[in-house]
Amino acid sequence: MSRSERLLDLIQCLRRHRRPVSGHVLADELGISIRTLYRDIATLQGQGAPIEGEAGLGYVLKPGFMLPPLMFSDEEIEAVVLGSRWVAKQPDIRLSAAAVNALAKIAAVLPDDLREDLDATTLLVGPPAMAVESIDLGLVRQAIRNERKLDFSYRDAGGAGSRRIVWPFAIGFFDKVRVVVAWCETRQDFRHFRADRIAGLTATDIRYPRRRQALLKEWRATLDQPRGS
Amino acid sequence: MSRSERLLDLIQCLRRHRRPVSGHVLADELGISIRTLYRDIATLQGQGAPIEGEAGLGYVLKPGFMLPPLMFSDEEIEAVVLGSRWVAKQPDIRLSAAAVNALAKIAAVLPDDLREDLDATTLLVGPPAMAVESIDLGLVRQAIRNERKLDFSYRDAGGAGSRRIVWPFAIGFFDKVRVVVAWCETRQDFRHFRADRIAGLTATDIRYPRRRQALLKEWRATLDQPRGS
DNA sequence: AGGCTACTGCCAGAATCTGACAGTACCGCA
DNA sequence: TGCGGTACTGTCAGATTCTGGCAGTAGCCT
Repeated sequence: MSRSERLLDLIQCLRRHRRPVSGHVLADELGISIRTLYRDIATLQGQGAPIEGEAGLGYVLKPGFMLPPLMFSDEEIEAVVLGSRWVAKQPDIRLSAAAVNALAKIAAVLPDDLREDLDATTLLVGPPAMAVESIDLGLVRQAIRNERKLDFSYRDAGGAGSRRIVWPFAIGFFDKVRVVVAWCETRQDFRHFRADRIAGLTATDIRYPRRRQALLKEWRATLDQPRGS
Repeated sequence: MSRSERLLDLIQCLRRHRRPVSGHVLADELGISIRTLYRDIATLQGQGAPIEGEAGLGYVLKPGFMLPPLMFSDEEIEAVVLGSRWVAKQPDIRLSAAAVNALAKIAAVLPDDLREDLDATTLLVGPPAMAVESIDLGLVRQAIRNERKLDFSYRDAGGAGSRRIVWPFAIGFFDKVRVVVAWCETRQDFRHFRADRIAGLTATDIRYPRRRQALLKEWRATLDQPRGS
């Protein structure tokens, strides 16, 4: 196995162990000496991989996605850039910032002539939806990623308010409004919550007892016609 | 210089020369022997780079974007995936397909556990805009990329039709409609053309005499308020 | 036919990588 | 305070890989 292959393997090993893992174990799994492992770790860190080592504990890979070298065609990069620009216009501040950062990272690793092409990709997105949401959708996305319950008060179409505890598993982005899709503990059913009608949002630490993929699949089955992605 | 760095340099060299270039020239630029160059070319091809060599001509890099290894955070990958899904719902068939392909390429190089996360990224996009455009926006995007004139007939807001020859340099994506932004040769001014009012589109081979970046910059300066990305 | 080029196999020297050992520093725990 | 586990660095000889030169085959173009 060549060295570059082994470096990718090392990343996968680190990802498998979510807890800190000692260098000795990693070296064993890869079939290399501890000394070589230290060198490989240093190489990966030099390439920007977020690996952290602490004496007495071991190594952890901070969450993130490592993309190996990748080829995109002209149209594919146009599509990715246009999509990221659309996301950058969304009212969700954190997500918007992430889209800008992703574009910057792509631009940063491109050679100069291609960076110019990317900046000049002349597919533009219209003005933002101008929705006024008092809540931070970033909290909702985090709860979805970690499969945690949410607690908030909701004002329905008729204006009546109610307290809800829900298991969120998706967010729908529509032209004018964003909708949180969740299993509602209060109503014991799938419910859609318009983000602009949610108030007093609290992200709890309580994990809900289902996988979000399973909830998503079940919810899709209840729809008359397919939607979403 | 390490071998992996040199491989990236080789790609950049190939990109600089748009015309076929002989292996001897490339080896000179990189300061390596012709024999090593052949080995490097073989390595890159093995990693999927679209390099074509023809005896008697030289090497050419088929158009495409090469991204070196890249790290994205959770939120950044969510942003890219959401953006690509939005593009995938656009009526522009070729662009939509490119977005799907880009997602597939990203998924293909991800380890299994992360691919699952990506598929399960539960940020959904609403139903497509359902615009009915008789023309192929792919032709317009190609004309923009290559800075070629377009020839079509346009029906304005009042219903009056006219034949136009324009220099297209941008497309605006709005909620309900797409707009081609161009310098209109017929009117000698910047004009916006709603895609659904364009008919009889012909992509010409005639290059227009300005850079599209310059046109874009000039057009932006004529706007009262900033827009686009 | 002749020139140019891509491509392969081979081999010896150069460069790099690897494993082992020794040593330092930090953390948590008793 | 001492002790074990761990991260990290320096050094060095042997293993591995890389590199350049050479010879040879084959395809494209004029």
